[in-house]
Amino acid sequence: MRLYFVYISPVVSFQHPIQVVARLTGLTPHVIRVWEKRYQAVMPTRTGTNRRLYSDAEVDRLRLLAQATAAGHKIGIIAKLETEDLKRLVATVSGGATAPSIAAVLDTESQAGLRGPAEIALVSEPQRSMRSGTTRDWDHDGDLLRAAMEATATFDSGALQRTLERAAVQFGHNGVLHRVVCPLAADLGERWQQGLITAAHEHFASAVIRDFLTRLARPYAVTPSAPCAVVTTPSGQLHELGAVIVAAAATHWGWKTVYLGPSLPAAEIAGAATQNRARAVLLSVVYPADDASLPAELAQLRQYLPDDTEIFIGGRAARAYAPALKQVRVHIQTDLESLGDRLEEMRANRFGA
Amino acid sequence: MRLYFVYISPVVSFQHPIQVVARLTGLTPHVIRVWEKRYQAVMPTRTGTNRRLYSDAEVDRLRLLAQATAAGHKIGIIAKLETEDLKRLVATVSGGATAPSIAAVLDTESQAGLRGPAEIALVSEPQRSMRSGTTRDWDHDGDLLRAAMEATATFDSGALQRTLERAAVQFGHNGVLHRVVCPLAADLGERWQQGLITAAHEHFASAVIRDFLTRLARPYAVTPSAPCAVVTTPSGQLHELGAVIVAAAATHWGWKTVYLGPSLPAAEIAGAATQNRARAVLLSVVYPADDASLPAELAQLRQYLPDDTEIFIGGRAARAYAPALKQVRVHIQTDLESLGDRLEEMRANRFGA
DNA sequence: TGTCGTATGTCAACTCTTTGTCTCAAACTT
DNA sequence: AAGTTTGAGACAAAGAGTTGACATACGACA
Repeated sequence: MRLYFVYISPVVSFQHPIQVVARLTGLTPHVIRVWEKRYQAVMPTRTGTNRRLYSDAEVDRLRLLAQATAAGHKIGIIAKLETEDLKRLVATVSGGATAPSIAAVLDTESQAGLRGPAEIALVSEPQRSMRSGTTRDWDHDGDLLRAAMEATATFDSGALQRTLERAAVQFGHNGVLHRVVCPLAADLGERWQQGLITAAHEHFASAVIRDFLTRLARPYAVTPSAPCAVVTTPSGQLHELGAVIVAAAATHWGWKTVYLGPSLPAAEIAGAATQNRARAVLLSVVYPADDASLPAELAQLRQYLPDDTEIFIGGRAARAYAPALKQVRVHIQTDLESLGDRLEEMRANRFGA
Repeated sequence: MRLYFVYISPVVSFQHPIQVVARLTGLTPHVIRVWEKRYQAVMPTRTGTNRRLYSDAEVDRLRLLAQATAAGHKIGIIAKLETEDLKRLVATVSGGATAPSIAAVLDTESQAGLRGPAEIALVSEPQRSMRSGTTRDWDHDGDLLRAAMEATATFDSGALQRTLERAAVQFGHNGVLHRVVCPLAADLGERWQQGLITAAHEHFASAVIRDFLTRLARPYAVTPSAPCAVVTTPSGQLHELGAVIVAAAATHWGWKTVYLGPSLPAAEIAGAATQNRARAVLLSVVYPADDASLPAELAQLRQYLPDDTEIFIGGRAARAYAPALKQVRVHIQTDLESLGDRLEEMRANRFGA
């Protein structure tokens, strides 16, 4: 009998030199080497001339270690852990490492103090200050934001992308959403309204961020049983950045998301939702905040959709429509975290309205 | 006495001299030669007088190598890799910078994984070069288009992405634009107008294709001296797919492109173009075809821009505005290839108007 | 509170590889 | 005639390796 080994290893795995690993993990080559020397955190193979070569698994492991140390864990302790344990550790911690920061909101002004920074932390927070040097150049979120703004001002898409990617390795998928993308989006909107940047800048940044987010959310494998969410903006709402953020977040939360781009009429949204048997429709409204036809549009959407499909609406302008939406069952969620909580509830129980 | 074999040898696709390849890849002729000499990265054919001639495939390969080295990989190692492997390598290191598990990236079933994960490093490559040109499952563009349409109809973004990726592997970057993306976009527009698909489908597909294209075009090394093009759609033109295609193509042609998303007023476009010292502004107009304010908008744009900045306009509705644009120096280019030719002229001579 | 040991990131020095660049002369192209 | 292309060899800058020292933050203990 014959065994076909060929097809058993499905994907060619690459070996990465230390430079690549550094970029992929956000660690410096120095640190990677010293972790190996002191703690045997990884044991890369070597080329004939003694250069290190890391497998994908080792890159993953280093990334996990980087995230765990960023959350305050001691490298000397966790370096001994199995990779699986590391994953669990990061999974439990990541809530603490990322969530406690800024209650990231789509609308700027009201983002003040929904919760104190340390409240949710599972790990003691103070280390954050010392962690500064751990991951390269960027000490605070502020630096990253400034760099992103700078790149936007000069239309430097490459720089903006690199900044976002750096933020992603530093803060993780969830963290980058809350701590960088959301504030950045809010900041953009604000500066635009203040006339500090032009619409071109805002469009430009939107396109780059959108691209970054879709790429960020992509690699997640969706479980077949994952609930489905349709993400879009209602007719007349041309700004899609908020919707893209929500789509990325929803994907991160384990939903199968169908992203439809901006400005769709109710009937269209309903059609797509029905066809996908979506459990939730997520809408972002940013501007304008006084579209008289929007409430009717939403009422119509509510009517078209099956009863067990929930509608969530968020974004800077969402609250403006709150009074008009009292009647129809449309949930307003202006901050990302509480939207996450609601969605989490939904997949747990059937979200008893 | 010398015979010029150039045009005698059976030319499958166009062959490029080294200078052109340099521009297309961002590498210097020196580097291209030395990569060939030291690592046999590519083996260009020669003219009767020993000049190198590169095929499109080799240009693609060099571009991939350039991207991978830019990401930190060692040319000495990756030069041995199969082109297909290079593609995936580039996808993992530049696209999935934060992918939790790199192994999950592309599970193309057509990959005969001849080597286990550990083997690859030092062992000389098993020869699989013969697989290069063969087409597997998809014999005709039509099949791919059908698959793409199918995926669109069912809102299956994963399937649509995979279809596009496959097309990219099969036809190369340039080919996928001409043979798949453009027809697909046209088809979408047509079916939408005929009511065969809804706007939601069209939006959905646009978002996925857009994402695919930005990813496709993104990591190209741009020569510092590359001319700059600003890509967008004029006010009121909400469909950005055409613009995205043009942006991807322009990047492919070696331009530094600044993509601004859809629907920008003339002043904004002019501002961005000026700030970037753009040599060209590329606009896509699809719908509506009877916007009375558009000609004035374009005239204004022409007025704002420096004289040596050319404006090109394309897209399904472009011709509808042709009469109105007689006066202003705005060039109408409805097909991608001739736009490419024009841009090529521009960078060659200063495009004597 | 102050001091010391420990943990951990950073730096310097030196060597060896790798890789991009340069030069030059001859051949080719326009 | 002026500019490119080619091939070979030389060169230099950058990168990666190792080792050992150093600095800083934290915790423990007086």
